[in-house]
Amino acid sequence: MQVEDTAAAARVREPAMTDVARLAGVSHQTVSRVLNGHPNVREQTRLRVRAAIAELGYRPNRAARTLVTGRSQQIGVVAQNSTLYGPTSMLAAFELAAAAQGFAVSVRRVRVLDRSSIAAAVEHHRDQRVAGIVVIAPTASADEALAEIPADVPLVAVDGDPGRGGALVTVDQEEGAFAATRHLLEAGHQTVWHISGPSDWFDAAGRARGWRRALQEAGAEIPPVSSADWSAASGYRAGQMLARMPDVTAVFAANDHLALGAIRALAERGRRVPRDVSIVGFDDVPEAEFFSPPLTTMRPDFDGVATETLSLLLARIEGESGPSLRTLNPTLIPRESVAAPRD
Amino acid sequence: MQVEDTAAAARVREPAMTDVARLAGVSHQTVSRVLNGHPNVREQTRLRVRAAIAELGYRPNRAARTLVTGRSQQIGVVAQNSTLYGPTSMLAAFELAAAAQGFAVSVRRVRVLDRSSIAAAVEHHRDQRVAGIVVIAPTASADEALAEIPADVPLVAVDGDPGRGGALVTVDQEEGAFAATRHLLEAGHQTVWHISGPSDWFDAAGRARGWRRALQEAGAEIPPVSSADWSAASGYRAGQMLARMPDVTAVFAANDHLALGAIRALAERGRRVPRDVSIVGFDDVPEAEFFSPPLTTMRPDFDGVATETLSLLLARIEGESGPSLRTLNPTLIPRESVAAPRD
DNA sequence: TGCATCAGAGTGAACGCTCACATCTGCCCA
DNA sequence: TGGGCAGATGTGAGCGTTCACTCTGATGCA
Repeated sequence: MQVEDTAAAARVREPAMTDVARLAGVSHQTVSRVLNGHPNVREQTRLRVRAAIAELGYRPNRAARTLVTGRSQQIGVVAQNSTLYGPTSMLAAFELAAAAQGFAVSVRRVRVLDRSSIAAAVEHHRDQRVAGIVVIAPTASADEALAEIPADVPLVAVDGDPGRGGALVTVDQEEGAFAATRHLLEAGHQTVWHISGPSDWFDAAGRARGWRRALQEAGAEIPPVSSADWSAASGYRAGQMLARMPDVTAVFAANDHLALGAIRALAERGRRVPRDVSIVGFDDVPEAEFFSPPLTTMRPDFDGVATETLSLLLARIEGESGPSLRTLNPTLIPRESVAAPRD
Repeated sequence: MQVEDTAAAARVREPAMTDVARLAGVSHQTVSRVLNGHPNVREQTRLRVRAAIAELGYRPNRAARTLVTGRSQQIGVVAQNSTLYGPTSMLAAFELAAAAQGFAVSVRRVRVLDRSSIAAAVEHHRDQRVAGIVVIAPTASADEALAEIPADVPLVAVDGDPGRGGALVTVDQEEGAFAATRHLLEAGHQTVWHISGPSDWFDAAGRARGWRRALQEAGAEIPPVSSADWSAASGYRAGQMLARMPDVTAVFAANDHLALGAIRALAERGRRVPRDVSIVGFDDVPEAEFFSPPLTTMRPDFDGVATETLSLLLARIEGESGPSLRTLNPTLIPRESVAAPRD
């Protein structure tokens, strides 16, 4: 009891740098030097300080550090409140990469990617004096918000408008879609239908562009696009339309979940994949391999996006500026959902 | 050019509270009072201060606030580096709920949920002087790490060991599994097989327990458990085994992706769902409705978990302590993957 | 021998806020 | 008329760092 009281009394204030200094018989500045790996400290002194730190269980106060330096070791991320596979994977990879570089990641989710929500989230991060900001900004409205942010804030956009200035990292949607469509054409299909993602997403727009270009280059007919959101449910609805048209033999879906919904709708009308209709998705969700049939799809390199984003952000924190675009090519993962057309 | 130079020079130092005070003709303390909604400020003064804040584009420095109060308005989250649907959904919901209460969320991902990784992540958050910590701790090893954290740190575990003391919010895995298994028994099946999640996860253990209890209460035979991780791939492997056993007519999979893999394996051996084998999953991933066939599953209330977690954490930040357990029941979502057995 | 140089260490002032307390009004009621 | 009281505001210290200096003694070299 007695002991506990003493301990409690001693813990009223957490040990600070001066406490460590006193115990080690040095000045607070020397403790600071040890902590920050400054070279001009004698080995013996360094050890004494470390021992004092350990003995007191001292932990540096980051708030004080942030106050005086004006920069925290935090990166702010703005993302949409969704469980979509792409953004989620990217976010997880980014958090891991940032932690490895000693940065904490503070995430701010927004319900909708409109101008004011994004702006508010960015403002919040700036209030926190984050070292840099990453915005996962796949829509035009999000991009608008970015345009208004002062250029002196280190900021990297992910999945934004490749045409915009500033720093951007993105999967090469167009190339991926081009490859997917080519893959279907090369299997012998006359043309390829497309189930698109929401039209205000750059990802969706890029994929539609790549699809169209592949058809044009092959001189194939360009069928009308089925527009959808990213969900399996909307893929299902698109699939119901496609299933009614006997001349549809190949479909490129803008993501795997759309493809799943479409496969389901086709199956319900007795059109089997790949015997009657071939289909290619995008994302390579871990389950795609176990769809019925296993889905041919494009695999983006989310780890690569995360790594590039971080390195670009760190460069901007160091003061680099100007436009800077990095794109990563997805890989085709061939499975069983593509076959030659019957005729 | 001249103008820009002046602007740049003025922006060398961001405006602080004293600048606002000077412009408004009040003391810095009055500005502080306005900012914190203190009642004893004349309306006229309040307006003058607000005007000055707007004019200068002043933003409060959170680091300074944290330094003096010793607490930041941040909540630290420790989570595993995965894109598993459950934890991801929960995390997204939590971030939104926390933002609504004015808390920022800092996420620290760990590669593996072992004792030292969790401990390091928690330490990191404590360095940042977070107001509270949430650990998504679905395994026994994570739980061990929690036991070592000083009790004065406001901390809530999610998906941890319901038997442990401390604050915990979790889906009632056992009840959910019980309901899923009952559902299959009531359809007329003699017994129900189980594809389990990884055995060191509490979620998996709880689901296995509920399954077993349902069989026991019904006096049904208890078949051996197929153990798996959470992936569709391992569900597929388990399904390959089950497909070889003609007396298997009903399966409860510990999550939807396991179910997907199992369905695939069964289909490859010509056993159709639900005609030959009925199957129930867990999680209700958005795609489950579009599996072939649409999957009957248990839907946990992730929003509810997030809300409960936040409210429990806020209470602990306010000083409450002692054990506190909140469980939420999942809901059965009947679809087409369950039918009566043929015989 | 004298002086520049440098490693190693210390000193004190910021950083921008909140807290505890002090001060100044004006008003009510004895 | 004056004492008390509450509302409105101001004052100064302190939170725990880092930064820009200063100081000290040893070393090198002309």
